[in-house]
Amino acid sequence: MAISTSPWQAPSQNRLLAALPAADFARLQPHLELVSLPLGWAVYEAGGTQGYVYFPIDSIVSLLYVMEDGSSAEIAVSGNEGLVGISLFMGGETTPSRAVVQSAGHGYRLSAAVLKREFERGGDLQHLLLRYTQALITQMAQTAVCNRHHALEQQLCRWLLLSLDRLPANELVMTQELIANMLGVRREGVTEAAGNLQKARLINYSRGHITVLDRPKLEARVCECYAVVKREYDRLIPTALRHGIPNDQSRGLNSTSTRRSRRSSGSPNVPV
Amino acid sequence: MAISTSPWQAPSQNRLLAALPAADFARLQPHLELVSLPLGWAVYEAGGTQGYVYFPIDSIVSLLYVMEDGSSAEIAVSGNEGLVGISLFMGGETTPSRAVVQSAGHGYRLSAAVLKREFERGGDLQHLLLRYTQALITQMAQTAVCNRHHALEQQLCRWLLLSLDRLPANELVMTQELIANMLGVRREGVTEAAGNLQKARLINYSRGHITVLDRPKLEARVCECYAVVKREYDRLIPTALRHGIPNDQSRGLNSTSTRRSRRSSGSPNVPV
DNA sequence: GGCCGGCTGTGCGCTAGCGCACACAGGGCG
DNA sequence: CGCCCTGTGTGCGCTAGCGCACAGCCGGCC
Repeated sequence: MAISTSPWQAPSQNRLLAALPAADFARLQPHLELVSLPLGWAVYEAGGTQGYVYFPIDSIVSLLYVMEDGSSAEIAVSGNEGLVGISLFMGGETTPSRAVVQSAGHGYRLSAAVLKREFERGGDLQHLLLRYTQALITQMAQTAVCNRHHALEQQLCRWLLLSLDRLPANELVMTQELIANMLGVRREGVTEAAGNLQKARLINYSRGHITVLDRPKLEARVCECYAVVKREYDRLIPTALRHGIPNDQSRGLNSTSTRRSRRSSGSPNVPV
Repeated sequence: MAISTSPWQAPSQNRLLAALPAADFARLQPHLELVSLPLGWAVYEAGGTQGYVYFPIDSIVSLLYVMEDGSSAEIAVSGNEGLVGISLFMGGETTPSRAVVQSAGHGYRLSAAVLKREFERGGDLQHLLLRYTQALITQMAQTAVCNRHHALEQQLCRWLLLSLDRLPANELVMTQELIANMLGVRREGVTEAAGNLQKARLINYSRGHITVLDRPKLEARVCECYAVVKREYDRLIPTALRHGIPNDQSRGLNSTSTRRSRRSSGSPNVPV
């Protein structure tokens, strides 16, 4: 299970895994499987049962609800700061929402059985997962608030920043159509808002590739929701590594700008 | 209706407490204090630390986020099906949102220390609280979706139904102004939507008292969000009583409909 | 190189909900 | 009994975002 060769595929590149004490991590490690998460793949379907949880590394997974009439809205987003599949340890086994890969990449998967077993031990792993869940709750709550009160452009900024925070690069591969689905708005609305941001030289995009040019200005234009969420994640999830796995290949996770991730196209959900 | 003299001040009138196995409940019982929850009282402030969790009996508590500009939006609502203060066992200790009593009544409070101690034992109590939390998450997610896509009138229906589900009566004491705050909309908008519902003889209200006349029709008019949330609560939280504690202390403070929750004097947050 | 299909830009008219202003009404209290 | 304060009804112009229709336009593929 090649934890080596390519840098951003060490489990420590996931903040949750990285934050585990060495002993807990050691118990998990044999069960972690590196898988590729292709764009658009449904990690979970609404109401479906789930055999694995996923710890994204360089990918983003959106939790979204699809309504009866087909329209949709993103509820929250997960990336290398967390995991996908909280209902497995929360006890509900399933949820009414889907989880879809929004930005292709890789992640580690762990079987539900192992996760539950480890969760039931209590202790650090359990606490960590619950704290992550609380951060996720804050994100959902803020999404609700933002949906209610903020203008589309601000929401787009929030969405861009939340996504970028979860990626090693400052580029996003994502059509306006898809963004519109996530935000639950019209595609044309996204075109317009993104057009404004581009005119102001905050971003640059073309045919499905969005690059952030001026992050500080983007942060200046976003609504308060982004800061509230970010603060809560930073408060609740350790950023420093705790377990002793050599933090190999030093690539500062937060080496903000320049990095450019190229994602291979592996088959979904299959160990690489 | 009167479930006899005064049942709903027995701890078993809270679905979570009622669902606990006898042994778990027995450990909790000595620490449960009946308190009165007056209208408008802030159970928790955003960012504040919390000494207790609350298990509502015949009251409703709203979780809401207040924005920098003073406008607000409800994130979720808790009543006799749950508890207020999940961040205490989730590990974050606090949240960016407030909890405000939306409908006066009573509840049981439990010190944070005892709750955490019991939670750390794992087992049924932990599982129950986590399942409740997942149901709450669903509610938040659906609130986000509903805020995005549904018309005010439908949201009002959802809000009414969710509130009623948590009260023993079919009457709500609540001004349109307050409802508007919860939904994060204009007061006039609520006036109009409520006016329509009244014309259609689904509800009746006057000066802060809303009575539901035709619940089935209300359910026919609500958006899908209500059903999604309700189904999830029913799935995740037992409705049947499990522990055998008799309904102690008959203090008939309250009888179904007519009662006008005289939230007296009794200072908030003080054992009755 | 030329076609074709997926992405992006733009321009309508339309509607829900906003912000504001003000009129009314009921009921508690002096 | 009448005042006043809180809650409710209504009317207006305004704007953001919707739904639809269609015009470019880039890039891959034959």
